[in-house]
This record gives sequence, structure tokens and C-alpha cells, in this order.
Amino acid sequence: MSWTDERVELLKKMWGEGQSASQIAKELGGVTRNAVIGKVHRLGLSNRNSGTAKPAAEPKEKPAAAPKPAPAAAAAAPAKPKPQPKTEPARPVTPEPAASAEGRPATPARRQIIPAGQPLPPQPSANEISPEALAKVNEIEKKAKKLGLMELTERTCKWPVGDPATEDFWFCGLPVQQGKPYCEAHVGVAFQPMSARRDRKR
DNA sequence: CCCTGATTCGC
DNA sequence: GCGAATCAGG
Repeated sequence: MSWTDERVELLKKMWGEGQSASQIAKELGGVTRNAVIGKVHRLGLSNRNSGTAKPAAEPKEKPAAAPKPAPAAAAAAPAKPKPQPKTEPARPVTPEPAASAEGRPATPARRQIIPAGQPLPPQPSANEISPEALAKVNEIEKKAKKLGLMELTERTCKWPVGDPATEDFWFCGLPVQQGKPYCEAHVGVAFQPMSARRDRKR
């Protein structure tokens, strides 16, 4: 595939949104993350920084290294009056579930944990979760990898456990089920068919 | 191990 | 210009 106008635009957009190169590559299709990164650099829009500049440029100096003329950042394109949101505060990583201090999260973090995550499951609200599923969860949570927010990836279960305001807070981190944001056990409680306790007479 | 971007260099 | 291979890190 080639870098058509549209593809480049999508690339710019996503990169600007803080998407990772691999995610962009996936979205575009037909290219690897390397291709994306290469293109990003060629386009000159590599700096996504704003706070911490990196002065340490050349840790390894090659003999006869070409000096960098410091290409002016992409900002001179009067030809295209495109309102581009260059700066985005969006660090879309901020779960603040009001999980009860008990062992069971009342509400899984349903803020976007990963920028280009899958569509989040319908809010089960104060759904009643089947006892079996709950038991299952309690089981696996013992084996949870207890990952920190930063350790989460597209293939780690993003189910939050504990109170975010406490040290005792972590994410499941077990391998996710294909295409889902959670591991099998947590998918079980997250995606309730909403018919948990059907014919319950009580 | 999973992942991230950065750089190099043959094409 | 392109991107795989490689590097350097988290």
C-alpha cells in the first residue's frame, strides 16, 4: 500500500491523538508500525512532547554524523487551512471507578483505558451478577497479575480491583479474551446478558 | 515477555 | 520516499 492523502491524514490525526504507531498501523492496514513511525518522522511530526524536552539527542555519536538542521515543525502549510488540534491534553488513561471497598468492583473502569479500545460493553448498571460468575472472578482474582495502570496493554485484562484511592488497587492483568478488554472470568461478569436472575421467585 | 518510539540504510 | 531491521528503552 502507498501513502495516499487519506491514509496520511488518518495517520496525522491518530498520531495527534496520541495513538501508538502500532495502533495506527492496525487501523490503516497493510503497513507495519515501523512504516508508520518512518512516515511520521519523514513528515516531521515526531515530537509529541510538550513538557519534557529531550536534549539528550546523541548518546552515540557516529563518525561524521550529519548535523540536524532542526526542521521547523509542521506548522507552515498555508495551503491547507485545516484546523488541526495539535495539542491535546488527552491522556485518555484515567479510570476512576467508584468501586466499593469490598472485594467486588461495583463498576468496572469504563472510561477509555486504551485510546482505541474495543467498544465498551453496555453498562450493566447495578446489574445482579450471577453467583457463579462472581465466584469465578473471586477465583481468578487470586491469580491476577495485579498490574498497574501503566502496565495495561491491549491484551491484558483491564478489570480494576480494589479502591483506586488505596495502595490496594490494581488491574487483573490476565490474558484477555480475543477482542475483549477483559479476561474470560471478567468478561463473564462484565457482559451480563441482563438476564442474570430471570425466574427467581425469591 | 509484552510493549513503546527512534534510527539506520538498502532498496 | 519507503520500511525492515535494529536499537534503546518502559
